[in-house]
Amino acid sequence: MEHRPLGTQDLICFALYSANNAMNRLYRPLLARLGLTYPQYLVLVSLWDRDGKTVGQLGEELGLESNTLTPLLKRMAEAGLVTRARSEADERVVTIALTDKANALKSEVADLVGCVFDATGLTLDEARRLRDDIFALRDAIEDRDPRG
Amino acid sequence: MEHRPLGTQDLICFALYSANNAMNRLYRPLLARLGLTYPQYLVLVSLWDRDGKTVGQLGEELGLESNTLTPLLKRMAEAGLVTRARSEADERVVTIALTDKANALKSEVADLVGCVFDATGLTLDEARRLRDDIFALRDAIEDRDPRG
DNA sequence: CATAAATAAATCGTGCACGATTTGATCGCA
DNA sequence: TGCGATCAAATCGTGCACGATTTATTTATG
Repeated sequence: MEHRPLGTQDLICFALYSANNAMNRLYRPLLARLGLTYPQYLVLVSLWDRDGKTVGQLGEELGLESNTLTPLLKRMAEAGLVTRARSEADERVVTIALTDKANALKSEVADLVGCVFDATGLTLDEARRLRDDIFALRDAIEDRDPRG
Repeated sequence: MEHRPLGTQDLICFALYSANNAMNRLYRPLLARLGLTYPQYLVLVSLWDRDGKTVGQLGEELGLESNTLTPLLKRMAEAGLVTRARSEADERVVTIALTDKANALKSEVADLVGCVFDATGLTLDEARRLRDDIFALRDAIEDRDPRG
């Protein structure tokens, strides 16, 4: 078993890292024109699917915790994109809802998704397969603690 | 052509984003025991392959610029992992070299790579293919400016 | 009912990434 | 030789991610 010294180009983690950075560089200027950052865009996509999620539910879906989401959502609220309200039933819970301003962005953002898909140069089937392989990788390494 | 409202789970960019976050969560505690962050680990891997790269060369390989690398390398220098020296031939250029302390980490880090590979649950061939598909995606979207 | 445990969100500090700009050295060209 | 263009790195401000902790509310248990 050969053990050639590994370089960055050999690592699947570096592939993810650099592809994710490249994706951000692609999205950033397009989203900036709409006054959005990439994680804020993900929050909108999530809430367009179903509005009125709690901070915890958003975190569950996006893989983030309140230490990231709370300040992010505060910025979005300040920008007039969402409202933040304590639940009446359970005062610990904060519910996030879209504003009209956020809903008005929906079509522009839909354009953007197609635009990014075109940039990948993949067929629809190829993109689906790669997406699902990457999700499977994520699920495999999640909640692992190898020799923690 | 159906246009079902898209959710986060449909987006290849979200697959990358969440898989990259998961990978970081896997690496973070393991690297923290060595006093490293993930980008710092990438710098070490790059320099173990060939020592004495300039800031620009590191940036070329890792897809980062001096605004990210300079403070990162300063922290690594403060931690005694690298040295930073202005080139004599060209005073604009800063050369980064590994210290003995950094070289001493090599074997521990090699263990870590195998450990992370195990966590993926992939065969070697599967991992190689996925890695190269992700690199290909990165290369496709890099330096694109769709309707910039 | 009291109070300890559990839970949801918020707070705090650190280290990236990156756009924009600045600093300082080198190059090109009249 | 002079001097503007170019180039490498550094600086600055913003917004994530995240570990660790705190605050406030609800639930569970004696």
